[in-house]
Amino acid sequence: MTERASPPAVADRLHSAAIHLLRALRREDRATGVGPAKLSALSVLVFGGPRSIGALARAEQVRLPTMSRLVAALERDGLAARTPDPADGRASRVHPTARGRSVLHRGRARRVEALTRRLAQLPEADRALLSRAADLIEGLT
Amino acid sequence: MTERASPPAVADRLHSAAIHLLRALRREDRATGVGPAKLSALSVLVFGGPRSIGALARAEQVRLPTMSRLVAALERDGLAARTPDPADGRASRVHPTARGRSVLHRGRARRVEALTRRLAQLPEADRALLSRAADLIEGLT
DNA sequence: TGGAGTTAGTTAGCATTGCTAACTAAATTG
DNA sequence: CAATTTAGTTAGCAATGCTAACTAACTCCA
Repeated sequence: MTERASPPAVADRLHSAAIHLLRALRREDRATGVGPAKLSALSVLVFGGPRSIGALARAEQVRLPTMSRLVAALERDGLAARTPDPADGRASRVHPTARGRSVLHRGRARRVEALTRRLAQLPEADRALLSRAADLIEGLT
Repeated sequence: MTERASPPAVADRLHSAAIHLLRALRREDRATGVGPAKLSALSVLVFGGPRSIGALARAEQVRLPTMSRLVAALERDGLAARTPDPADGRASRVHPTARGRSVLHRGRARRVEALTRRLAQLPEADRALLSRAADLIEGLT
C-alpha cells in the first residue's frame, strides 16, 4: 500500500471524501427545490455580484451552453433576471432577484445546518483542522 | 463575521471547497471514459471488497434503483460481474473483474495526477493535515 | 404450514446537468 | 469593409439522481 500521506494517496482519499460529503449535503439542497447547479450559480451572483453568462460559466467551470440553460432556468423560476449590457449588444448581465436572494439564504441555512450538527460534535481541534483543510483545498485550484 | 472555526462557518467553507475540488477533478475523471458514479462504485468494490447491490447503494448513498443501473452498466462494460448469493435467492454479490481493477487503477492514477502535482508542492505537514481531514470528513456521514 | 408482510432487485419514466456541434448576431481587426 | 472573433442560443446526447410500481424470495407467526 502506498503511504497514507503520499500525494497520490491523499489526492484519492480527498476525492472520495468530497464525493461523499456532497452526496450527504445534496439531500438538504433538494429541500430548496432548486437543484445544486442552479443554487451554486445563484450563490455566485448573490455573494460575488452580477455578471455576464460567460463570466458565470467561467466561475462555475462549466461550458457556455450549460450556463446559458441554467440562467434561463433561474429566470423562469424568478430567481435571477437579465438586463442587456449597455456596452456590448451580444452580452447580458445576470443578477439575482429579491426572491433569489431569499431562496439562497434559506437554502444555505438549511444545508449548513445538517453539517453543522455533525461538526458541532467534533472536538474543537478537529474542527480547526477541517477549517484549515478547507482553506488548503481552495488554495489548490 | 462568525468565527472561522465555528461549526456553521466551517460547514459552509468545507462545502464550497468540496464543490470546487470536484469540479477541478471532474475533467480528469472524464478521461477514463467511465464516469464518476461508476468509478466510485468500482472503487468501493476494489478497495472494500465484493458486496450486494443494496450494500453498495448504502455505501455510495444512492437509492437501490440507481445502484442497480450502475451495476448493470459496470457489467455491460466488463468492469464488474454478479454471482448469485448462495444464502439468499433474491440477492447477488457484485465483484470487480480483472479489467475493472486495471481500469480503476489506471483511472485513479490519471485522476490524481493533476492534484498530486499540487499536493506535492505542499509542505509535508499540510499534506498530513489534508490526509487527516479526509478521514474526518468520511467519518462525518 | 400457509398466508401476511418485508426485503432485494428490476423496470419505466422523469428531471437535472454535463457535453459538443452548429447556428445567429454583435464586436473587433487588418 | 471583409474576415475573424466573441457572446449567447438551440438541439440533441449521455450520465446520474429520483419515485412508483412491479416480481421474487425470504421471514414470521398464528
